Amino acid sequence: MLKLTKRAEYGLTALVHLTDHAGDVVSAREISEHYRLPHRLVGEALKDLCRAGHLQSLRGPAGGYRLARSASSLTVGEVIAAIEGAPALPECDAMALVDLGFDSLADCDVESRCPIRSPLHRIQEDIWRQFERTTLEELAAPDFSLIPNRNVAKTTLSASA
Amino acid sequence: MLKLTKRAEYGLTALVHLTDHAGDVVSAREISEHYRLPHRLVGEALKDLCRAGHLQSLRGPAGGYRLARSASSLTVGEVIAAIEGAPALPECDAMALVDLGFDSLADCDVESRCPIRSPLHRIQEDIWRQFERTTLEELAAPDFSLIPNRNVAKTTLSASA
DNA sequence: TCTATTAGCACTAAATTAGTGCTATTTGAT
DNA sequence: ATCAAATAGCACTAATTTAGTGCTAATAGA
Ligand code: SF4
Ligand code: SF4
Repeated sequence: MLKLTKRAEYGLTALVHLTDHAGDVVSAREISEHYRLPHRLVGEALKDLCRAGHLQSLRGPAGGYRLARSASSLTVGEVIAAIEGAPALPECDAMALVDLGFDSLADCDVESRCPIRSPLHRIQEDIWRQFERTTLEELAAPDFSLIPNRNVAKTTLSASA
Repeated sequence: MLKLTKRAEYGLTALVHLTDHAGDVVSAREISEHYRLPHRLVGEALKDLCRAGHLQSLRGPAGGYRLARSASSLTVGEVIAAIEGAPALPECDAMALVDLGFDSLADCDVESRCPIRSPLHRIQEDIWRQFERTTLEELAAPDFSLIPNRNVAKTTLSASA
């Protein structure tokens, strides 16, 4: 239903936390206890981010993670790619091929034609573009312009009341 | 992994098709055969869109669907909301609450504070905003500016070769 | 040496999604 | 009238995906 995985969610939460405490070494345990998240899953996410070079890890007691790059240069796209693997670019789907008269991908000679005549592709491109241009720094800063829109919180609140 | 459901994909495909043939009455069968999609699932999607008032349906032989509104006023957001149900606005997650010192949603007095201090929320807001401002008309029009970016098709092609 | 950490995988259980089965209703054509 | 082809609605199963944990190894401070 178009949502990120928990791994990605926890990873982003952890990174925002690390952005708030730039320079500090923080363990997966500290983060998971602070936000009351499953310890090991947070660890999995941080490990992935480490492998991708976005975090630096230190082992042993007093070990943990810290940002390997500035929060202003790290994008949400990079984070999600590191954790969920794929840049979310799925196979060419039915509409594009059929509309172009192709029977299979092999028939596609991109240079001259298509331009993504598939709603799915185009939407995922849009989303991904947004991910790639959003930095962690931006993500970490509260955005007060959000409040008046769509009444997110009000809806959530009344539903739970 | 952040993708739309097949239902939504088929619904969007069908709508783009209907946009291309504005005014015509087209049956679910025709669409599914044209794009080689599962007949019944396309039907489910179209039904949802009809219930939401975005399509008009005609029964009986020679029946089918046609747009109930102009393609330029129908947004991707409305389409996805109609098919996948939720406007994808999930519950407030850990980070926002903890950072604000709340123990539960009930403690949140939105007016004065939060502004969505949760990466997940903010990202889903971004995505949704994009959905709400993309019309079907825009979606149906090929966008040649996409080709030079990210080499979508090249990647897909070489992977399948 | 002990303990707390990260690293790496594999595995199970839960949740979600895809697709179909079945029945009813509508409506044009014969 | 009857038939055939379409939508309407919903329940159900199988497949896929995801969440979370188990287990073992390596690292390093006390
Ligand atoms: S306003 Fe912030 S703290 Fe309140 S419910 Fe929404 S996300 Fe949670
Ligand atoms: S360029 Fe278009 S037709 Fe070719 S693989 Fe990509 S989406 Fe499919």
